[in-house]
Amino acid sequence: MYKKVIIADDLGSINLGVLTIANSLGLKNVERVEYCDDAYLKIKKGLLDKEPFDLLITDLSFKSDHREQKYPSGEDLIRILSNECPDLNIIVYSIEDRLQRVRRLVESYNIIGYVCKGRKGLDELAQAIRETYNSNLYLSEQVKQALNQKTALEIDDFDVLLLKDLSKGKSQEDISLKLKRKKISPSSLSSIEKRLNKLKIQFQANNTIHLVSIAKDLGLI
Amino acid sequence: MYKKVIIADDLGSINLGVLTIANSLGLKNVERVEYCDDAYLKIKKGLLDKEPFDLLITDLSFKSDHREQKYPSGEDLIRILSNECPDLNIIVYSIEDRLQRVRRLVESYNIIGYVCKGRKGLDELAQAIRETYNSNLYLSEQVKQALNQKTALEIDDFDVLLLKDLSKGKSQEDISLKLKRKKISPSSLSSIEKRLNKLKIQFQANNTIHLVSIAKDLGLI
DNA sequence: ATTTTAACTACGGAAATCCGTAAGGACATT
DNA sequence: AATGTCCTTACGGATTTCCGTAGTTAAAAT
Repeated sequence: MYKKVIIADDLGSINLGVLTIANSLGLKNVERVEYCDDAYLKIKKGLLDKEPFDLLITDLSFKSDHREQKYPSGEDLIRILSNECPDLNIIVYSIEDRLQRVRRLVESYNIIGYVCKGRKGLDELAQAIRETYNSNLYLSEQVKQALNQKTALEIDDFDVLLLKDLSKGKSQEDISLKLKRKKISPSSLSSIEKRLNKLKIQFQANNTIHLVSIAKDLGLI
Repeated sequence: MYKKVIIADDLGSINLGVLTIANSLGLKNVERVEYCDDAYLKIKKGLLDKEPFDLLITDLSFKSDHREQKYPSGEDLIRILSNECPDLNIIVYSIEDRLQRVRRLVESYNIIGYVCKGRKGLDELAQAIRETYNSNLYLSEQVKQALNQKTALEIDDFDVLLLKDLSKGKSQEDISLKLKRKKISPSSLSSIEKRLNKLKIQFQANNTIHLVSIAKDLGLI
Protein backbone atom coordinates (compact mmCIF):
# COMPACT_ATOMS: atom_id res chain seq x y z
CA MET A 1 0.00 0.00 0.00
CA TYR A 2 1.04 3.63 -0.41
CA LYS A 3 3.80 4.67 1.95
CA LYS A 4 3.47 8.44 2.02
CA VAL A 5 0.38 10.39 1.04
CA ILE A 6 -0.45 14.07 0.74
CA ILE A 7 -3.92 15.55 0.48
CA ALA A 8 -4.60 18.99 -0.96
CA ASP A 9 -8.02 20.52 -0.47
CA ASP A 10 -8.96 23.92 0.81
CA LEU A 11 -12.12 22.82 2.59
CA GLY A 12 -11.26 21.69 6.07
CA SER A 13 -14.27 19.45 6.37
CA ILE A 14 -13.46 17.57 3.18
CA ASN A 15 -9.91 17.12 4.31
CA LEU A 16 -11.28 15.61 7.50
CA GLY A 17 -13.38 13.07 5.64
CA VAL A 18 -10.51 12.07 3.41
CA LEU A 19 -8.23 11.63 6.39
CA THR A 20 -10.76 9.31 7.98
CA ILE A 21 -10.83 7.16 4.89
CA ALA A 22 -7.07 7.13 4.67
CA ASN A 23 -6.81 5.93 8.24
CA SER A 24 -9.37 3.21 7.71
CA LEU A 25 -7.27 1.93 4.83
CA GLY A 26 -4.30 1.65 7.10
CA LEU A 27 -2.31 4.52 5.60
CA LYS A 28 0.10 5.71 8.24
CA ASN A 29 1.92 8.58 6.72
CA VAL A 30 -0.63 11.15 5.59
CA GLU A 31 -0.23 14.88 5.39
CA ARG A 32 -2.74 17.49 4.35
CA VAL A 33 -2.48 21.03 3.04
CA GLU A 34 -4.87 23.76 2.05
CA TYR A 35 -2.83 25.35 -0.71
CA CYS A 36 -1.36 23.90 -3.88
CA ASP A 37 1.89 25.71 -3.28
CA ASP A 38 2.25 23.98 0.07
CA ALA A 39 1.65 20.64 -1.59
CA TYR A 40 4.32 21.38 -4.17
CA LEU A 41 6.87 22.37 -1.56
CA LYS A 42 6.24 19.34 0.60
CA ILE A 43 6.46 17.02 -2.39
CA LYS A 44 9.74 18.56 -3.52
CA LYS A 45 11.11 18.34 -0.01
CA GLY A 46 10.16 14.68 0.14
CA LEU A 47 12.25 14.09 -2.96
CA LEU A 48 15.25 15.89 -1.49
CA ASP A 49 14.97 13.92 1.75
CA LYS A 50 14.85 10.66 -0.23
CA GLU A 51 11.45 10.03 1.31
CA PRO A 52 9.22 10.91 -1.62
CA PHE A 53 5.43 10.95 -1.52
CA ASP A 54 3.94 8.25 -3.68
CA LEU A 55 0.35 9.54 -3.74
CA LEU A 56 -1.23 12.95 -4.09
CA ILE A 57 -4.95 13.41 -3.65
CA THR A 58 -6.00 16.84 -4.78
CA ASP A 59 -9.01 18.98 -5.50
CA LEU A 60 -9.09 21.10 -8.66
CA SER A 61 -10.49 24.41 -7.52
CA PHE A 62 -8.96 26.30 -4.67
CA LYS A 63 -10.36 29.57 -3.43
CA SER A 64 -7.94 32.40 -3.82
CA ASP A 65 -7.29 34.59 -0.82
CA HIS A 66 -4.67 37.04 0.40
CA ARG A 67 -1.86 34.53 -0.07
CA GLU A 68 -0.27 34.92 -3.47
CA GLN A 69 0.02 31.50 -5.09
CA LYS A 70 2.34 30.19 -7.77
CA TYR A 71 -0.05 27.31 -8.47
CA PRO A 72 -3.51 28.73 -7.87
CA SER A 73 -5.44 25.71 -9.12
CA GLY A 74 -5.20 21.98 -8.83
CA GLU A 75 -4.61 21.73 -12.54
CA ASP A 76 -1.61 24.05 -12.29
CA LEU A 77 -0.18 21.85 -9.58
CA ILE A 78 -0.84 18.68 -11.58
CA ARG A 79 0.74 20.15 -14.69
CA ILE A 80 4.04 20.90 -13.01
CA LEU A 81 4.14 17.66 -11.04
CA SER A 82 3.41 15.50 -14.07
CA ASN A 83 6.62 16.92 -15.51
CA GLU A 84 8.81 17.00 -12.46
CA CYS A 85 7.57 13.95 -10.57
CA PRO A 86 6.44 11.34 -13.06
CA ASP A 87 6.58 8.65 -10.37
CA LEU A 88 4.03 10.34 -8.15
CA ASN A 89 0.52 8.91 -8.43
CA ILE A 90 -2.14 11.59 -8.60
CA ILE A 91 -5.80 11.15 -7.78
CA VAL A 92 -8.11 14.08 -8.43
CA TYR A 93 -10.98 14.44 -5.99
CA SER A 94 -13.32 17.10 -7.25
CA ILE A 95 -16.93 18.09 -7.58
CA GLU A 96 -16.27 18.62 -11.28
CA ASP A 97 -17.82 15.94 -13.48
CA ARG A 98 -17.51 17.39 -16.96
CA LEU A 99 -16.14 14.73 -19.24
CA GLN A 100 -13.94 16.98 -21.33
CA ARG A 101 -12.22 18.13 -18.20
CA VAL A 102 -11.58 14.62 -16.97
CA ARG A 103 -10.41 13.56 -20.40
CA ARG A 104 -7.87 16.33 -20.57
CA LEU A 105 -6.48 15.56 -17.14
CA VAL A 106 -6.07 11.88 -17.84
CA GLU A 107 -4.61 12.30 -21.29
CA SER A 108 -2.43 15.36 -20.81
CA TYR A 109 -1.16 14.83 -17.31
CA ASN A 110 -1.48 11.13 -16.90
CA ILE A 111 -3.31 11.18 -13.60
CA ILE A 112 -4.00 7.75 -12.16
CA GLY A 113 -7.45 8.40 -10.70
CA TYR A 114 -10.44 10.72 -10.87
CA VAL A 115 -13.10 10.65 -8.18
CA CYS A 116 -16.17 12.87 -8.14
CA LYS A 117 -17.15 14.35 -4.83
CA GLY A 118 -20.68 13.29 -4.11
CA ARG A 119 -22.83 11.09 -1.93
CA LYS A 120 -20.63 8.07 -2.62
CA GLY A 121 -17.47 10.11 -3.06
CA LEU A 122 -15.59 8.84 -0.06
CA ASP A 123 -16.36 5.21 -0.83
CA GLU A 124 -15.16 5.68 -4.37
CA LEU A 125 -12.06 7.42 -3.13
CA ALA A 126 -11.22 4.45 -0.93
CA GLN A 127 -11.61 2.16 -3.91
CA ALA A 128 -9.48 4.47 -6.02
CA ILE A 129 -6.68 4.38 -3.46
CA ARG A 130 -6.75 0.60 -3.42
CA GLU A 131 -6.91 0.12 -7.17
CA THR A 132 -4.42 2.75 -8.26
CA TYR A 133 -1.69 1.33 -6.09
CA ASN A 134 -1.12 -1.22 -8.84
CA SER A 135 -1.06 1.53 -11.42
CA ASN A 136 -4.57 0.81 -12.59
CA LEU A 137 -6.48 3.84 -13.72
CA TYR A 138 -9.57 4.49 -11.61
CA LEU A 139 -12.47 6.69 -12.69
CA SER A 140 -15.72 7.42 -10.83
CA GLU A 141 -18.79 5.79 -12.31
CA GLN A 142 -20.17 9.03 -13.64
CA VAL A 143 -17.04 9.92 -15.58
CA LYS A 144 -16.04 6.47 -16.80
CA GLN A 145 -17.28 7.32 -20.25
CA ALA A 146 -14.85 10.21 -20.48
CA LEU A 147 -12.26 8.04 -22.18
CA ASN A 148 -14.03 5.44 -24.26
CA GLN A 149 -16.11 8.15 -25.85
CA LYS A 150 -16.41 6.84 -29.35
CA THR A 151 -17.40 10.27 -30.40
CA ALA A 152 -13.74 10.95 -29.72
CA LEU A 153 -14.44 14.59 -30.20
CA GLU A 154 -11.17 15.65 -31.61
CA ILE A 155 -10.90 19.00 -30.01
CA ASP A 156 -7.32 20.16 -30.08
CA ASP A 157 -5.44 22.96 -28.43
CA PHE A 158 -6.09 25.25 -31.35
CA ASP A 159 -9.83 24.90 -30.94
CA VAL A 160 -9.59 25.61 -27.24
CA LEU A 161 -7.39 28.62 -27.86
CA LEU A 162 -9.91 29.94 -30.32
CA LEU A 163 -12.84 29.49 -27.99
CA LYS A 164 -10.99 31.02 -25.09
CA ASP A 165 -10.01 34.09 -27.05
CA LEU A 166 -13.53 34.52 -28.34
CA SER A 167 -14.93 34.26 -24.84
CA LYS A 168 -12.51 36.98 -23.79
CA GLY A 169 -13.92 39.33 -26.38
CA LYS A 170 -11.39 39.05 -29.18
CA SER A 171 -12.63 39.37 -32.74
CA GLN A 172 -11.75 36.71 -35.24
CA GLU A 173 -9.48 39.15 -37.01
CA ASP A 174 -7.70 40.00 -33.75
CA ILE A 175 -7.07 36.32 -33.21
CA SER A 176 -5.76 35.96 -36.74
CA LEU A 177 -3.33 38.83 -36.24
CA LYS A 178 -2.19 37.47 -32.91
CA LEU A 179 -1.50 34.07 -34.46
CA LYS A 180 0.44 35.65 -37.29
CA ARG A 181 2.55 37.56 -34.78
CA LYS A 182 3.21 34.39 -32.84
CA LYS A 183 4.00 32.47 -36.03
CA ILE A 184 1.42 29.83 -35.19
CA SER A 185 0.61 27.93 -38.32
CA PRO A 186 -3.08 28.21 -39.11
CA SER A 187 -3.52 31.93 -38.73
CA SER A 188 -5.66 33.18 -41.57
CA LEU A 189 -9.13 34.47 -41.00
CA SER A 190 -10.31 31.75 -43.35
CA SER A 191 -8.83 29.00 -41.25
CA ILE A 192 -10.37 30.43 -38.13
CA GLU A 193 -13.74 30.63 -39.78
CA LYS A 194 -13.45 27.09 -41.04
CA ARG A 195 -12.46 25.77 -37.67
CA LEU A 196 -15.33 27.52 -35.97
CA ASN A 197 -17.65 26.07 -38.55
CA LYS A 198 -16.49 22.58 -37.74
CA LEU A 199 -17.02 23.19 -34.05
CA LYS A 200 -20.47 24.61 -34.63
CA ILE A 201 -21.45 21.47 -36.49
CA GLN A 202 -19.95 19.21 -33.86
CA PHE A 203 -21.72 20.93 -31.03
CA GLN A 204 -24.83 21.77 -32.99
CA ALA A 205 -24.44 25.44 -32.22
CA ASN A 206 -26.53 27.99 -34.09
CA ASN A 207 -23.88 30.68 -34.01
CA THR A 208 -20.66 31.64 -32.33
CA ILE A 209 -22.26 32.96 -29.16
CA HIS A 210 -24.03 29.66 -28.78
CA LEU A 211 -20.81 27.79 -29.43
CA VAL A 212 -18.86 29.64 -26.77
CA SER A 213 -21.73 29.22 -24.36
CA ILE A 214 -21.75 25.45 -24.93
CA ALA A 215 -17.99 25.27 -24.58
CA LYS A 216 -18.23 26.98 -21.22
CA ASP A 217 -20.93 24.61 -20.07
CA LEU A 218 -18.85 21.63 -21.09
CA GLY A 219 -15.85 22.87 -19.17
CA LEU A 220 -13.89 23.03 -22.37
CA ILE A 221 -12.80 26.56 -21.58
CA MET B 1 -30.29 29.44 20.57
CA TYR B 2 -31.92 27.45 17.81
CA LYS B 3 -34.03 24.55 19.06
CA LYS B 4 -34.24 22.30 16.04
CA VAL B 5 -31.88 22.35 13.09
CA ILE B 6 -31.72 20.49 9.79
CA ILE B 7 -28.71 20.31 7.48
CA ALA B 8 -28.97 19.47 3.79
CA ASP B 9 -25.82 18.66 1.87
CA ASP B 10 -25.04 15.75 -0.38
CA LEU B 11 -21.39 15.46 0.56
CA GLY B 12 -21.04 13.27 3.60
CA SER B 13 -17.79 14.81 4.67
CA ILE B 14 -19.19 18.30 4.64
CA ASN B 15 -22.15 17.19 6.63
CA LEU B 16 -19.74 15.79 9.16
CA GLY B 17 -17.91 19.08 9.57
CA VAL B 18 -21.12 21.03 9.94
CA LEU B 19 -22.36 18.60 12.58
CA THR B 20 -19.18 19.10 14.55
CA ILE B 21 -19.68 22.85 14.52
CA ALA B 22 -23.31 22.49 15.51
CA ASN B 23 -22.36 20.37 18.47
CA SER B 24 -19.68 22.77 19.60
CA LEU B 25 -22.30 25.51 19.62
CA GLY B 26 -24.45 23.46 21.92
CA LEU B 27 -27.18 22.65 19.43
CA LYS B 28 -28.90 19.52 20.62
CA ASN B 29 -31.47 18.72 18.03
CA VAL B 30 -29.74 18.44 14.69
CA GLU B 31 -30.74 16.30 11.72
CA ARG B 32 -29.01 15.91 8.42
CA VAL B 33 -30.15 14.80 4.97
CA GLU B 34 -28.54 14.28 1.59
CA TYR B 35 -31.50 15.22 -0.59
CA CYS B 36 -33.58 18.38 -0.74
CA ASP B 37 -36.76 16.36 -0.92
CA ASP B 38 -35.91 14.70 2.37
CA ALA B 39 -35.31 18.10 3.93
CA TYR B 40 -38.67 19.29 2.69
CA LEU B 41 -40.51 16.28 4.06
CA LYS B 42 -38.87 16.49 7.44
CA ILE B 43 -39.57 20.19 7.71
CA LYS B 44 -43.22 19.72 6.81
CA LYS B 45 -43.52 16.88 9.29
CA GLY B 46 -42.04 19.08 11.97
CA LEU B 47 -44.79 21.60 11.35
CA LEU B 48 -47.49 18.96 11.60
CA ASP B 49 -46.03 17.62 14.84
CA LYS B 50 -45.98 21.13 16.29
CA GLU B 51 -42.25 20.78 16.65
CA PRO B 52 -41.08 22.86 13.74
CA PHE B 53 -37.48 23.30 12.69
CA ASP B 54 -36.26 26.82 13.22
CA LEU B 55 -33.09 26.62 11.13
CA LEU B 56 -32.17 25.08 7.80
CA ILE B 57 -28.58 24.99 6.62
CA THR B 58 -28.41 23.98 2.99
CA ASP B 59 -26.08 23.70 0.06
CA LEU B 60 -27.19 24.94 -3.36
CA SER B 61 -26.03 22.26 -5.75
CA PHE B 62 -26.94 18.65 -5.25
CA LYS B 63 -25.73 15.94 -7.55
CA SER B 64 -28.55 14.20 -9.30
CA ASP B 65 -28.66 10.43 -9.22
CA HIS B 66 -31.15 7.62 -9.72
CA ARG B 67 -33.60 9.10 -7.19
CA GLU B 68 -36.10 11.32 -8.92
CA GLN B 69 -36.34 14.60 -7.01
CA LYS B 70 -39.08 17.16 -6.80
CA TYR B 71 -36.61 19.77 -5.58
CA PRO B 72 -33.36 18.96 -7.36
CA SER B 73 -31.45 22.01 -6.21
CA GLY B 74 -31.07 23.98 -3.03
CA GLU B 75 -32.62 26.97 -4.71
CA ASP B 76 -35.74 24.96 -5.53
CA LEU B 77 -36.00 23.94 -1.90
CA ILE B 78 -35.48 27.48 -0.69
CA ARG B 79 -38.08 28.84 -3.09
CA ILE B 80 -40.84 26.59 -1.84
CA LEU B 81 -39.90 26.98 1.81
CA SER B 82 -39.75 30.75 1.65
CA ASN B 83 -43.40 30.58 0.67
CA GLU B 84 -44.64 27.83 2.90
CA CYS B 85 -42.47 28.31 5.97
CA PRO B 86 -41.72 32.01 6.35
CA ASP B 87 -40.71 31.50 9.98
CA LEU B 88 -37.92 29.09 9.14
CA ASN B 89 -34.46 30.66 9.11
CA ILE B 90 -32.39 29.58 6.15
CA ILE B 91 -28.62 29.73 5.91
CA VAL B 92 -27.04 28.80 2.60
CA TYR B 93 -23.67 27.08 2.83
CA SER B 94 -22.21 26.82 -0.62
CA ILE B 95 -19.03 27.00 -2.62
CA GLU B 96 -20.78 29.49 -4.87
CA ASP B 97 -19.55 33.05 -4.39
CA ARG B 98 -21.01 34.88 -7.34
CA LEU B 99 -22.56 38.07 -6.10
CA GLN B 100 -25.54 38.04 -8.42
CA ARG B 101 -26.49 34.66 -7.14
CA VAL B 102 -26.24 35.69 -3.50
CA ARG B 103 -28.14 38.82 -4.18
CA ARG B 104 -31.03 36.97 -5.76
CA LEU B 105 -31.27 34.53 -2.89
CA VAL B 106 -31.31 37.23 -0.25
CA GLU B 107 -33.74 39.49 -2.04
CA SER B 108 -36.09 36.96 -3.58
CA TYR B 109 -36.25 34.35 -0.87
CA ASN B 110 -35.30 36.30 2.18
CA ILE B 111 -32.64 33.92 3.41
CA ILE B 112 -31.06 34.93 6.70
CA GLY B 113 -27.48 33.92 6.01
CA TYR B 114 -25.05 33.06 3.23
CA VAL B 115 -21.75 31.37 4.01
CA CYS B 116 -19.15 30.46 1.40
CA LYS B 117 -17.49 27.12 1.77
CA GLY B 118 -13.79 27.67 1.97
CA ARG B 119 -10.83 27.60 4.28
CA LYS B 120 -12.68 29.64 6.90
CA GLY B 121 -16.08 28.29 5.97
CA LEU B 122 -16.84 26.41 9.16
CA ASP B 123 -15.79 29.32 11.36
CA GLU B 124 -18.00 31.65 9.41
CA LEU B 125 -20.83 29.18 9.59
CA ALA B 126 -20.59 29.11 13.36
CA GLN B 127 -20.72 32.88 13.44
CA ALA B 128 -23.67 32.84 11.06
CA ILE B 129 -25.59 30.48 13.34
CA ARG B 130 -24.96 32.73 16.31
CA GLU B 131 -25.80 36.00 14.59
CA THR B 132 -28.83 34.92 12.64
CA TYR B 133 -30.61 33.68 15.74
CA ASN B 134 -31.53 37.27 16.41
CA SER B 135 -32.74 37.66 12.85
CA ASN B 136 -29.63 39.52 11.77
CA LEU B 137 -28.60 38.87 8.20
CA TYR B 138 -25.17 37.25 7.95
CA LEU B 139 -23.05 37.22 4.82
CA SER B 140 -19.56 35.79 4.35
CA GLU B 141 -16.83 38.36 3.93
CA GLN B 142 -16.34 37.67 0.26
CA VAL B 143 -20.00 38.21 -0.62
CA LYS B 144 -20.79 41.11 1.72
CA GLN B 145 -20.72 43.50 -1.21
CA ALA B 146 -23.48 41.55 -2.93
CA LEU B 147 -26.14 43.86 -1.58
CA ASN B 148 -24.73 47.35 -1.74
CA GLN B 149 -23.68 46.92 -5.37
CA LYS B 150 -25.30 49.62 -7.37
CA THR B 151 -24.57 48.29 -10.82
CA ALA B 152 -26.36 45.08 -10.02
CA LEU B 153 -29.57 46.94 -9.38
CA GLU B 154 -29.79 48.08 -12.95
CA ILE B 155 -30.12 44.63 -14.46
CA ASP B 156 -33.69 43.60 -14.87
CA ASP B 157 -35.51 40.51 -16.05
CA PHE B 158 -35.50 41.74 -19.61
CA ASP B 159 -31.72 41.88 -19.63
CA VAL B 160 -31.48 38.39 -18.23
CA LEU B 161 -33.99 37.10 -20.77
CA LEU B 162 -31.94 38.64 -23.54
CA LEU B 163 -28.69 37.15 -22.34
CA LYS B 164 -30.22 33.74 -21.84
CA ASP B 165 -31.70 33.67 -25.32
CA LEU B 166 -28.43 34.77 -26.84
CA SER B 167 -26.55 32.08 -24.97
CA LYS B 168 -29.00 29.56 -26.37
CA GLY B 169 -28.13 30.58 -29.90
CA LYS B 170 -31.00 32.88 -30.82
CA SER B 171 -30.27 35.78 -33.12
CA GLN B 172 -31.29 39.27 -32.10
CA GLU B 173 -33.95 39.24 -34.76
CA ASP B 174 -35.33 35.93 -33.51
CA ILE B 175 -35.61 37.41 -30.06
CA SER B 176 -37.35 40.46 -31.43
CA LEU B 177 -39.91 38.31 -33.26
CA LYS B 178 -40.48 36.17 -30.21
CA LEU B 179 -41.13 39.22 -28.07
CA LYS B 180 -43.56 40.60 -30.62
CA ARG B 181 -45.45 37.31 -30.62
CA LYS B 182 -45.59 37.35 -26.85
CA LYS B 183 -46.65 41.00 -26.81
CA ILE B 184 -43.82 41.89 -24.50
CA SER B 185 -43.29 45.61 -24.64
CA PRO B 186 -39.75 46.38 -25.79
CA SER B 187 -39.56 44.14 -28.80
CA SER B 188 -37.93 46.01 -31.65
CA LEU B 189 -34.52 45.10 -32.90
CA SER B 190 -33.47 48.63 -32.02
CA SER B 191 -34.43 48.22 -28.41
CA ILE B 192 -32.60 44.96 -28.14
CA GLU B 193 -29.52 46.49 -29.66
CA LYS B 194 -29.71 49.42 -27.31
CA ARG B 195 -30.14 47.22 -24.30
CA LEU B 196 -27.19 45.07 -25.26
CA ASN B 197 -25.16 48.20 -25.74
CA LYS B 198 -25.93 49.32 -22.22
CA LEU B 199 -24.94 45.95 -20.86
CA LYS B 200 -21.72 45.93 -22.82
CA ILE B 201 -20.77 49.25 -21.31
CA GLN B 202 -21.73 48.16 -17.82
CA PHE B 203 -19.71 45.00 -18.00
CA GLN B 204 -16.96 46.42 -20.19
CA ALA B 205 -17.51 43.76 -22.80
CA ASN B 206 -15.91 44.12 -26.21
CA ASN B 207 -18.71 42.39 -28.07
CA THR B 208 -21.74 40.21 -27.54
CA ILE B 209 -19.82 36.97 -27.19
CA HIS B 210 -17.76 38.56 -24.47
CA LEU B 211 -20.89 39.88 -22.80
CA VAL B 212 -22.59 36.50 -22.66
CA SER B 213 -19.38 34.93 -21.44
CA ILE B 214 -19.16 37.44 -18.60
CA ALA B 215 -22.81 36.96 -17.72
CA LYS B 216 -22.23 33.23 -17.41
CA ASP B 217 -19.20 33.76 -15.21
CA LEU B 218 -21.17 36.06 -12.97
CA GLY B 219 -23.94 33.53 -12.55
CA LEU B 220 -26.38 35.95 -14.08
CA ILE B 221 -27.59 33.32 -16.48
C1' DA C 1 -53.36 71.53 -21.13
C1' DT C 2 -48.66 72.01 -22.11
C1' DT C 3 -44.01 70.89 -21.49
C1' DT C 4 -40.51 67.70 -20.27
C1' DT C 5 -38.62 63.45 -20.07
C1' DA C 6 -37.80 58.89 -21.03
C1' DA C 7 -38.49 54.93 -23.62
C1' DC C 8 -39.50 52.56 -27.91
C1' DT C 9 -38.99 52.41 -32.76
C1' DA C 10 -37.18 53.16 -37.54
C1' DC C 11 -33.57 53.66 -40.69
C1' DG C 12 -28.98 53.53 -43.00
C1' DG C 13 -24.20 53.01 -43.48
C1' DA C 14 -20.11 50.61 -41.48
C1' DA C 15 -18.15 46.65 -39.70
C1' DA C 16 -17.99 41.87 -38.61
C1' DT C 17 -19.48 37.31 -39.56
C1' DC C 18 -21.18 33.66 -42.33
C1' DC C 19 -20.76 30.58 -46.22
C1' DG C 20 -19.49 28.73 -50.56
C1' DT C 21 -15.87 28.38 -54.06
C1' DA C 22 -11.40 27.83 -55.43
C1' DA C 23 -6.38 28.36 -55.77
C1' DG C 24 -1.92 27.05 -53.77
C1' DG C 25 1.27 24.17 -51.10
C1' DA C 26 2.86 20.14 -48.25
C1' DC C 27 2.95 15.39 -48.03
C1' DA C 28 2.26 10.51 -48.87
C1' DT C 29 1.24 6.89 -52.23
C1' DT C 30 2.03 4.73 -56.41
C1' DA D 1 7.38 12.20 -61.68
C1' DA D 2 2.44 12.04 -61.42
C1' DT D 3 -1.63 11.70 -58.65
C1' DG D 4 -4.61 12.35 -54.83
C1' DT D 5 -5.53 14.15 -50.27
C1' DC D 6 -5.43 17.31 -46.68
C1' DC D 7 -4.71 21.72 -45.01
C1' DT D 8 -4.07 26.60 -45.49
C1' DT D 9 -5.26 30.70 -47.65
C1' DA D 10 -7.82 34.07 -50.59
C1' DC D 11 -11.87 36.11 -52.25
C1' DG D 12 -16.71 37.68 -52.76
C1' DG D 13 -21.45 38.01 -51.82
C1' DA D 14 -25.15 37.33 -48.21
C1' DT D 15 -26.40 38.01 -43.63
C1' DT D 16 -26.01 39.75 -39.12
C1' DT D 17 -24.51 42.91 -35.94
C1' DC D 18 -22.86 47.50 -34.73
C1' DC D 19 -23.60 52.36 -34.08
C1' DG D 20 -25.23 56.90 -34.72
C1' DT D 21 -29.26 59.77 -35.84
C1' DA D 22 -33.81 60.86 -35.59
C1' DG D 23 -38.83 60.30 -35.35
C1' DT D 24 -42.77 58.61 -32.48
C1' DT D 25 -45.23 57.53 -28.41
C1' DA D 26 -46.38 57.52 -23.56
C1' DA D 27 -46.13 58.87 -19.22
C1' DA D 28 -44.81 62.27 -15.78
C1' DA D 29 -44.32 67.00 -14.26
C1' DT D 30 -45.67 71.65 -14.07
